[in-house]
Amino acid sequence: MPTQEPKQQRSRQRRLDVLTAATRVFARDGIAKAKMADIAAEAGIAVSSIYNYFPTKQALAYEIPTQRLAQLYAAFEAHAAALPTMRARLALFLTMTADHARENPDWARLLYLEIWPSVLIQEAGVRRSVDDFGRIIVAMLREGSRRGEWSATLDPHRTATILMGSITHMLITWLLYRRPADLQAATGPMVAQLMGMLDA
Amino acid sequence: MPTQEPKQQRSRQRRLDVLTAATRVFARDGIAKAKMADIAAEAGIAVSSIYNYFPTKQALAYEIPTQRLAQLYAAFEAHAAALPTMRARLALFLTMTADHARENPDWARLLYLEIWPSVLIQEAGVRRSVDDFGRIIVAMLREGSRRGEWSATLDPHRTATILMGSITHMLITWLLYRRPADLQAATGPMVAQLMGMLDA
DNA sequence: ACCAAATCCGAATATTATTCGCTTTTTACC
DNA sequence: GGTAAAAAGCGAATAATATTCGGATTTGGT
Repeated sequence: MPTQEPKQQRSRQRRLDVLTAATRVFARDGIAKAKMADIAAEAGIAVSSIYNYFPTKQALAYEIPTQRLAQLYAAFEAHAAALPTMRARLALFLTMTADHARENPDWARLLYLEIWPSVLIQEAGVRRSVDDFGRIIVAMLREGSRRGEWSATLDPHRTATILMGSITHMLITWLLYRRPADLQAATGPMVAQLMGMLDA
Repeated sequence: MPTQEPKQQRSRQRRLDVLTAATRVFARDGIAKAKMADIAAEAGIAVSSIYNYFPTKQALAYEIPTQRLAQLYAAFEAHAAALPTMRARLALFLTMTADHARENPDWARLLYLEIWPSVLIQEAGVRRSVDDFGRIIVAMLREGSRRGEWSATLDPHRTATILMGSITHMLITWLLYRRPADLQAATGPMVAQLMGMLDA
């Protein structure tokens, strides 16, 4: 049960304060080194008060990616409906993913550098929303095959691995080393090259 | 200075014992949750003795990937020399990378799930050997362009991102979920599809 | 204005990485 | 083969920090 119903008005805001503060601190120091004291100071509350909202440091860390990922998926669905081809939708999804990371770098550091590829992702909530990423791509690849936009022999899982791996690897190197320097400019050609692969 | 010269005969073996034990424990519990006490027990020595060989838990964790990665690179160089085309060498490198992970799953969990994509990779030693991975691929892509094995307009960094990202993402899902169930069987088609991309 | 529940906090508690002081083993040299 | 210096070993402190606890304060509904 990731999100209990908030009991009081104040609680809702405090919970968000803690999440915002935690995102900054985790992104800066990494989950392991981050101190609850720093998060509490940044949120302007006592350390022990954090435990009114989150049972452990890890649970706090793991709740951060989920919400914004859901936002990304929802925003994508809204835009995708207008696009006629699966190819265009797929390209949009990859582009929006990169843009979303660029616009929320703290959140992205936490998701792509700490949580996504982690032994501890087994934790139910995060894993589900991360797995959705793969499911969305596989579904689009299948539908594109059905419609004849690309070869029906294309393996959807393997292709999804390539698409997801390429985008996340690009994001990881950008987050760690700022290469490419202009992520927005690099995303277009990257997506184009990946889409080109579908024609083989 | 990652590796001091070993002072005594006994020391050399103990150091390896600790590394072996640590690899198992880190792979099982993750670096953050792993206890030095467990590592010491598994290595059959006292906790405080570990500190004769490694200054901190993190330093211990970071020394594990480096050595085997160097082995992989060396083995690749030895085999690659016999191959005439860059295309064949590139395919070999990707295949050997996957095989290496399959044969050393504990080591691979540590490298691909904990260290590679991590805020903490800034630590000099690991980062260098991980960066070598990219350098090797980029160099092969450039040489292949020069020889006319594929288009000279192919961007080597972008293409390297796709190749590395795809392979590591395949390995990550295999390590976490055992998908694909038969990694060895899946590697061939994956490499083939990636190589096909070079012809576009 | 008042009550019950929710929220808040400072002070314990618990867990672990790391350090310290001392003992035992190894190595180098005669 | 005996011995002293160096290296390696250990158990018991120390220190840092996540988490729990008990009681004070605030909130929302009436």
